[in-house]
Amino acid sequence: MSEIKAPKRAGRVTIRDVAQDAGVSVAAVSKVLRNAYGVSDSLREKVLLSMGKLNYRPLASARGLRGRTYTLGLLLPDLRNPFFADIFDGVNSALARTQYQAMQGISVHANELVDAMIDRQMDGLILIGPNEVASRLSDIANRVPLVLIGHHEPVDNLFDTVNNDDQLGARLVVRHLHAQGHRRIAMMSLAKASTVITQRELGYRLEMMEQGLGTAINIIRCSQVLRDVQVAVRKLLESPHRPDALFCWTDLIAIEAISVATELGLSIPQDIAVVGYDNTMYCDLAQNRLTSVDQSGELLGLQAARLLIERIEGRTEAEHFVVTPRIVARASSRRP
Amino acid sequence: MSEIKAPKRAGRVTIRDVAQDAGVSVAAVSKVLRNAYGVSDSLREKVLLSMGKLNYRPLASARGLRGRTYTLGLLLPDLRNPFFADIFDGVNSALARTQYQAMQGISVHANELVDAMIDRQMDGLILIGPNEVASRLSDIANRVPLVLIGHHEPVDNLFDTVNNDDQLGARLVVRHLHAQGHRRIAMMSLAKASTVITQRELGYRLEMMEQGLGTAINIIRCSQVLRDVQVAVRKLLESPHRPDALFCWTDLIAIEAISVATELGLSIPQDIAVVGYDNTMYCDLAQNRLTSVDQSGELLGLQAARLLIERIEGRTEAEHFVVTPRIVARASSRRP
DNA sequence: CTGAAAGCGCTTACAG
DNA sequence: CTGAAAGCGCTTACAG
Repeated sequence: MSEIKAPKRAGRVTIRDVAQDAGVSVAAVSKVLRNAYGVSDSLREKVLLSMGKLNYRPLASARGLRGRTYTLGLLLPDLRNPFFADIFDGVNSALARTQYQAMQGISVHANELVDAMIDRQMDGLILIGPNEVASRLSDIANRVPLVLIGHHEPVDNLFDTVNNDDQLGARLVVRHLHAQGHRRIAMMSLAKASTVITQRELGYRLEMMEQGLGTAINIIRCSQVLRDVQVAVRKLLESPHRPDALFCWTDLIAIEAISVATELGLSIPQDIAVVGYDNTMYCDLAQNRLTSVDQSGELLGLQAARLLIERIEGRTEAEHFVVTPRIVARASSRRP
Repeated sequence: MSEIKAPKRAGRVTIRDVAQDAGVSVAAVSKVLRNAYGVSDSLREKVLLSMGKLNYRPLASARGLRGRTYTLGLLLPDLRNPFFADIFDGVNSALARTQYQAMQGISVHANELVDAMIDRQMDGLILIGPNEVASRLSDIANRVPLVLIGHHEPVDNLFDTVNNDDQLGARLVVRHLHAQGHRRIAMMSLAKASTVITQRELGYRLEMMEQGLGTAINIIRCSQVLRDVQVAVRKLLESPHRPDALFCWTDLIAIEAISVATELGLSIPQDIAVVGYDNTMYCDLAQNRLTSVDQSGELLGLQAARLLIERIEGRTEAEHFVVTPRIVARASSRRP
């Protein structure tokens, strides 16, 4: 009676079935599948016909055992940051008409996840903001083709990188705030160091100096945990010499800063201007109207996927793609 | 010179290496790996020792060719809805000390993604809000163990479901708004029908009737596209007989509704109360203070993963897990 | 309890 | 251009 749980892959059409139906060898079918050289048009046509007729789909794990799985792994540091959805979209566009499929790994521990993805024969990996695995990057790159989004330290030709110019992005923020009349510009940064954070802090510092605001430099480093952010922002906004503008390293933090400021009865931007980074969908909402730096997440994802496929298909010299960021001004920072 | 791109899996430790090191057969190692019966303690110990020494990791695709890949597939309808991050967390907790790993598929087309996951030998699938594949659910379940989150129509024993009681959730919202003195309660629903939406609309209708508000029933159906939502909400709020409360089927829509209302110069909740669903992290922010229905996304994810593993390991009768939702009241709906 | 052999569905040299 | 055979790293009956 329990015919429900079919035996594994019961009736799955294999390359053998296709070969038989088309009256050719298994090897011929494999060649057509891979668009390999040395197949006549007539053979190819026969095979494609049979594939369509039988609704054949290659089994990725079987392919992977000798060749590729046509699967790319994507690793995010944080699922709750809406910026990463933009990157996904870009990866998807790049893969749309290819045989490749991206899979996002889900885990608390990035290191374990990288291993799990290698165990699962991913043809290549895209790591986004690879803080936790930073010390292992060379090891990983030696095991699997690798592209990093949000990492500014290339190592020989081991991997490609895709970035926006984080130093410039931070400079743009300071310039913008300065132009709006703000002087005591503080920065909410991330406690966990990374090359991206380093660049943003550097851009902030350098531009503050160049604008003659060197003495106002004030960087608060904080985790991403909601409560930590609230405590840190509250402490800053209640301090005797409160800043008149706050540059947050990512929109999510900026939105929380708006929340804390609102609770303290401060008005934005009169009492405190707020600027974020990433220009996510939440910036446009009327309750935020958040000025932010657009780093084109979709473009970053698109390029990363393209570079990764190139690497999988044989490129060995590294490429480093950089997007120029631009500031998108909204009410949260405009002079009243 | 190009020693960089190592030959595929160069030097990967295989089950054969472990067998040789331990002085046992390949089959014995396999048995230890799978915790299969019929292995003496001493043999197991030897094998485990060698595995550790050689840092052996089984290759999922090779395992999958005969048995399981120990990989579960997760499909989301929408990456931008923060509710799904809660579900992820739950899935992860459930998998923490198992051999299983979850992978989230990324694609615009759910149907293609399901096939891609089956091609990649996922041991089972968790589909969340499976609107686009609703008509294929039986087909899919016949090919792979299946658990659905957010689907209210079981089919025989084909798959398990994990839900909150959506009808009750909607009733709680109406009751709450009624208790706060609101009468003209409208509902922002989703244009694309689903069993979840049907239940929420039903709960809204039934409770409106029971509260004597039958004549005020007003359901606006709308896509999830930002612009469509804005247009629909604006039209509603500018209509002559404006509602005094708005029940939105998910927080994301509610937050956009707050944005539109704010732009129109309306104050919340004096002019219009707003209530969402899912109780996501954005509800707590001071600029939203959004009342919402908590359906315990993390618990849903946890249960779904557990049920899926049970099914993979042989259970054939369906199980249907239901969480009781609760309302979390905040300023967006409280009587001033 | 333990192991030799076949086989999962592909790809990869290698002959013809 | 085409195909027979070996093999990827495991698991699965099947003997012993």
